[in-house]
Amino acid sequence: MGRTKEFDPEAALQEALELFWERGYEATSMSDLIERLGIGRASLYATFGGKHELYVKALRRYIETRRPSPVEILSQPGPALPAVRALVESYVADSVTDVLRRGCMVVNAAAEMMPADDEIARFVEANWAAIETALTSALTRARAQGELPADRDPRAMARFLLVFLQGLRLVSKGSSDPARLHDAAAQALSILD
Amino acid sequence: MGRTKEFDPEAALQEALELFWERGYEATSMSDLIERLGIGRASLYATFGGKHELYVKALRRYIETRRPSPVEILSQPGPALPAVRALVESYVADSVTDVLRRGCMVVNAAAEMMPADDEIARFVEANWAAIETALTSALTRARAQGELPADRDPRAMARFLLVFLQGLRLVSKGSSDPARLHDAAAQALSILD
DNA sequence: TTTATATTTGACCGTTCGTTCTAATTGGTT
DNA sequence: AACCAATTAGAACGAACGGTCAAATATAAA
Repeated sequence: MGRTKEFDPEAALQEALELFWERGYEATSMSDLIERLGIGRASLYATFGGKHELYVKALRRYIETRRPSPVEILSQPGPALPAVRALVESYVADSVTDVLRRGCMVVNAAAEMMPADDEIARFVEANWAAIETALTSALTRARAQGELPADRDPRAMARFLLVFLQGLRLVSKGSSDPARLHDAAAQALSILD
Repeated sequence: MGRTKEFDPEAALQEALELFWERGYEATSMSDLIERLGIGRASLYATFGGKHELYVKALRRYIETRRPSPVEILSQPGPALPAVRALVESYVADSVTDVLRRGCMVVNAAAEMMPADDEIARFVEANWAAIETALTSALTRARAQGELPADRDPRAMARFLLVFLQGLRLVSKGSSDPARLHDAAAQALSILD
């Protein structure tokens, strides 16, 4: 009962996500958002709550709409190492095709808002933990399948790869030669040999 | 001729650096800075210029006062690989002792302000390029001295280490177990074997 | 001691911030 | 057709923003 919304909240949230992604949290004003989403001020507040709430929803959408997700890539059946390689290569591909150089929204959120913002901090850490866990189980599986020598430490390798991948997305905000990222990734993957 | 300053500009700039480091650019207001530095508004503007100019000066100070600098660590005479290891370990040490979890100010600046802010972007890229170059020459020296097999690619390895080190400083903003960083670093260093 | 110049203080500038409110509008339900 | 409730547009809110200014103050040079 009552008047129906004139806009699609999902599409509006996507627009908010793009703007936050590009500019970060503090540098994006509610007026910027209203202009970009093309809706009224009151509609924005009624639908998404305040600025911080909107940012959290945007960040959640960023992670949830990523397809395939890192976890999906890593849980492909069959040999595990190719999946790990595919994950690293997908990060490189994301980085070199990112012509606006927005980087990774999670990385941006982490650098800007951690540790002061508890909610964002929990969110980022949960995301990183999920990736580390998925990497650990993929590498454990690889070792069990004989793709990796028995003396390797899957958890340590997963931690290494997590750190490296976040570094990739950060450094890719610079205007550097794509070869820099390719070289770096090739070296990182050499620990799988 | 004229009245003398009542405060030490270097000490004041250090205070500004600490606040920007902790909170980032946008989230730090001039009023915050005035309160922290304990000087008057007009004194701040007269001495350092506007907010952006002050931030650039603070970031420059951050890099220049770091002792020993990455380049210094890497240009130690004698065997080169231990210097590379020492560099990585110094990043780990900085990360695990960073109880306020401010991370690296260059990383924070990169994530928050690149690529929109040209001046900061140039600054960050110059810093990263300097580290990559120093790593490349250290690894080249290592190869020439027989510390590294002849078929290794020093530049690619340097690029890898640069990315990894920036990732370390980013991930260290999370509240994760120090073991995560130690594990990651140990794996990264294993490419030197 | 006078003079010229830099610094300090604190009020003040216009703008923008995130948020709220009022009133008009709309559409599903009764 | 009447009503109710959600949505809308846009004015308005107080606070905070980055930055400037005039007057008072202090110092080194003349």
